[in-house]
Amino acid sequence: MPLTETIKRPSLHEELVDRLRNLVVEDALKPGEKVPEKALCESFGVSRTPLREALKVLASEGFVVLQANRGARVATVTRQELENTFPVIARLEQLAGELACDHIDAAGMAWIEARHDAMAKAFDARDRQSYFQANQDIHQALIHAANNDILKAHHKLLAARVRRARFMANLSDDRWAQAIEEHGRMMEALRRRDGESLGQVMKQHMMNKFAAHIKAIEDEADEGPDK
Amino acid sequence: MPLTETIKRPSLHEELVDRLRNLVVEDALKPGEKVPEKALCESFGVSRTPLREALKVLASEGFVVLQANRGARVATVTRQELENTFPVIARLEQLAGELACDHIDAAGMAWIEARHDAMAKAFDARDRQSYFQANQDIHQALIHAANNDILKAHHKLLAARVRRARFMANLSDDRWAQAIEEHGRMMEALRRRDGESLGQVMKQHMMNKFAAHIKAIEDEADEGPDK
DNA sequence: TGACTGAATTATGAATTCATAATTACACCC
DNA sequence: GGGTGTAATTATGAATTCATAATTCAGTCA
Repeated sequence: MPLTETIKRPSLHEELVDRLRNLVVEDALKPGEKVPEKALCESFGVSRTPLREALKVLASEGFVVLQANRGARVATVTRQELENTFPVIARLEQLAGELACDHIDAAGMAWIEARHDAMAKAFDARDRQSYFQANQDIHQALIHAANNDILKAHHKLLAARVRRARFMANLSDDRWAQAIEEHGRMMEALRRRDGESLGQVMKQHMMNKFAAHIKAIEDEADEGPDK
Repeated sequence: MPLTETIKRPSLHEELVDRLRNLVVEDALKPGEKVPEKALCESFGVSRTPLREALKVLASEGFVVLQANRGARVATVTRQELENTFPVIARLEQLAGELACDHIDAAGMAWIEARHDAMAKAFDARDRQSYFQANQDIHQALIHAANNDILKAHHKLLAARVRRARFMANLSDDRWAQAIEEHGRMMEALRRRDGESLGQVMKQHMMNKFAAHIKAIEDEADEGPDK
């Protein structure tokens, strides 16, 4: 084992990949829009080379699509894509649940318990913002506890694809209560270190979330597009 | 639906990503080696810009690692990484098996049956080359039949990480026979369109393959490194 | 008036150039 | 002779430049 950690200096393009991905995930760059190369260069204060390198990476991650000689556009997440993505995420979460039970340590357990409490409080207060944060923390902590970097990396990419800011709004009270209940079952299984159960619940939890998203999208479509 | 397909002209860097990834997967560029930027530029007849763009993409895919101001090195696949990767692949294959049973069509079924026969013949003749080709065709066909592009893309990346040419040699007769037997069970399940079973078998098949790889690596290590 | 043609403008992909960090080579000191 | 410090060389990251493809817009003709 090495005596010293190798120093990490985030290179320019790496930083840009993260920043740009955030712009997409946070919905600052809307799906279908063309990525304004020039404007972003100025706004970030870099030249086109590193920015374009970053775009190539984002394209391979699926956040933008490159059109030959016509630049990059923010990828649109189609219904088909959602339907393809969720089952994959669900399986990864299932695996994460199983592994987490094998590998989680006391500190990780304490953190999850704390965030679980915070989530419950946020639910009681109907505080969506806090709820989503705590919820995300828990899922991330479980993924982290699985102690599998490959799993983590792929999960992160897929989760980012699906997590668009606007989904935050689409949470019915029914689904919210159901989600809380599922999280309760997750905690039970985790406390028992019952990986099999935790995996099952997490998988199902994700698929239910999926169904809720689809329903929200369809309701929205029924109301008619607003512009 | 569009009358004409959009013309696909693989942009320079896209082509390079594929070519370079192949060099890594085919073991032409050995793990740990630094990627010779200049030499590759000359060999491909391109300038550094597109090549470096390609390296950034390969880095995000995990095939090379970038070191700030010290260029790129071919990623070494550590034992830890193998141990992390296989369970993830196994889950993806499990999902693929389930979905394939739902979605496979007659043509896909026929192709797999044909390749399965070819694989059996290759086994009888102890023709490793043909066996591996048929085996890979079957797995790819099942992934394809699952009809899920997200699943397919992530599986492709992970499979490439693990598939290093030299693994071809490390197939004991015992494991080979076991693999054939597992493939037989896969075909049975597929013919019955029993997704649950096919998924289970495929998952187990992958984990057994994993165990065989690990064993081969350990045997190799016991014999001592040869240089 | 509307559609088509073609020149002008713009944006993109790739090559080249430039500044700087890292590596190597070498002299000097202990 | 081994080790340290410094200069020369090399390689890398990023900016700039250049050629070309795409788009826009004006002018022409039906």
